Amino acid sequence: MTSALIEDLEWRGLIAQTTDKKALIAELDAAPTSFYIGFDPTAPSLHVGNLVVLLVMRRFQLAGHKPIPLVGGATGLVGDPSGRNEERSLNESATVEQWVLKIRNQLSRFLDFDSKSNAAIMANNLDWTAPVSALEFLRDIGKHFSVNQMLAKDSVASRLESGGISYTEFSYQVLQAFDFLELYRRHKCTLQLGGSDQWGNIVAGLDLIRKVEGSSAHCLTIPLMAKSDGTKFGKTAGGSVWLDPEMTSPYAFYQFWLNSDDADIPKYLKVFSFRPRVEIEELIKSHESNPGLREAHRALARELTTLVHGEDECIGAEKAALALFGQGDLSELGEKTLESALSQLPQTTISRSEAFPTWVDLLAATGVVESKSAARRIVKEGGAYLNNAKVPSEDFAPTPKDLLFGRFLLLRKGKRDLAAVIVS
RNA sequence: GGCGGGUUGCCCGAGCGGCCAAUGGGAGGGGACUGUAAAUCCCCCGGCUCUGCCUUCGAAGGUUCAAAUCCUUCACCCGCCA
Repeated sequence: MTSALIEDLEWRGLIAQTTDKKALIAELDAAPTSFYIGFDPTAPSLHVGNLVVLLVMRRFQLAGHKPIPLVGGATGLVGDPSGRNEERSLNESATVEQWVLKIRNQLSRFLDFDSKSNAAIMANNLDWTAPVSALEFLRDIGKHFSVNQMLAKDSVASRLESGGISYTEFSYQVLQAFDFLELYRRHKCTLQLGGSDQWGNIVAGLDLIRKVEGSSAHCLTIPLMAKSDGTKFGKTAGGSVWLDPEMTSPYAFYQFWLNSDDADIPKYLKVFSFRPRVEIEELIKSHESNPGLREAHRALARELTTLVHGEDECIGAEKAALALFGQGDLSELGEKTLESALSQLPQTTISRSEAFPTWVDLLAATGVVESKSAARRIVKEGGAYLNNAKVPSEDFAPTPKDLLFGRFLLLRKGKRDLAAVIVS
């Protein structure tokens, strides 16, 4: 017997490693399985990197299993050494607490919490970690851990090589193991998923469950997303691509996917899209025969923007892209169309009654560049545009004649960075 | 606790009294080519009220006409010894 789910995940390239695969498949096929993934609050929002794992969680739920998203209110206070060659700096506990709320909120939209058969359960490891005293923890949990094994974990071993590791972060794996044990006890959670860098931490939990409860549980890790050119996935010039619309606008989110490297498109479709296999293969085929059309890019951007920000926001982002990057003259766009397109962009407001600032000052005000020097550089290099016309000099300032519909200006930096000026 | 080595711009890493806002590489940005792609080539890459001024070379003091470069103290890291 094989699990269709596992087969699908394998085809999508979403399985890095599992513990006893046969047993795992048997369990998944036999009955709905409770499984968990931990998300540590290291920022006020999840980002597209987290999306990989989160969507696998969703796939498991769609296949009938019971997800337990865990927000690491406790582990977030300690810091996971995995994949880092330096000690993390600790965040204020009040800050972490706020982040927990935000992330919990974000997670909700990707999972079904109302299903009758396999509703998701939100967990926070602070709930069971906070009440335990240090002594209890050392006696009841710590006793089951061999320092020798702990030292051998990649996350620790590599840190011993590089910058060293604090006792705090060294303990991280014990906390995570404790989480798994606790979820096993509370919810019969027998499977933990995570990024492939989590293997060591997850296995620590498996060992603990075996020692304390005498039962076996499973682990499945997901490959860390890598781009074909070797750079980090999920970063743009402006930093991480966040799921929070306040931090990364739906338009920018849409653009992120639309601007994916051609070479990454097949992989992205498999990893992120919920389309059935045949459709994805279809898209990949058409992408490969005519990449310039960017049909697959658009499909991917649309699907994910809709999933993360909702249909309305997606349509807005899509329309804005179409309007602003279309061939036509800006003034040929209707006023309403232009207005809603501009509303998607970073913007700044100026007053009609005063002399207009220079293009450089305007761009800086929108936050598209970090400084006026940067804006000046853009002009000098010939990458500055006002309403799609090249800006001639650093001291150039728009005049009322440049206004579109009497109240808008469109700034562009380079090929694809747009910003809006609204005159009031 | 002792001795030695280190701490440089987003990252790595040269510089070791003036010619240093600081070599080089990477990341990033602009242009050309294309497709709001990649590769390639060219250019840029601390800030500002920009022929000049201000801030930066772990922190604080000091020597000097002049310090990232010398001295003192402090902090952190890395080795070796105890």
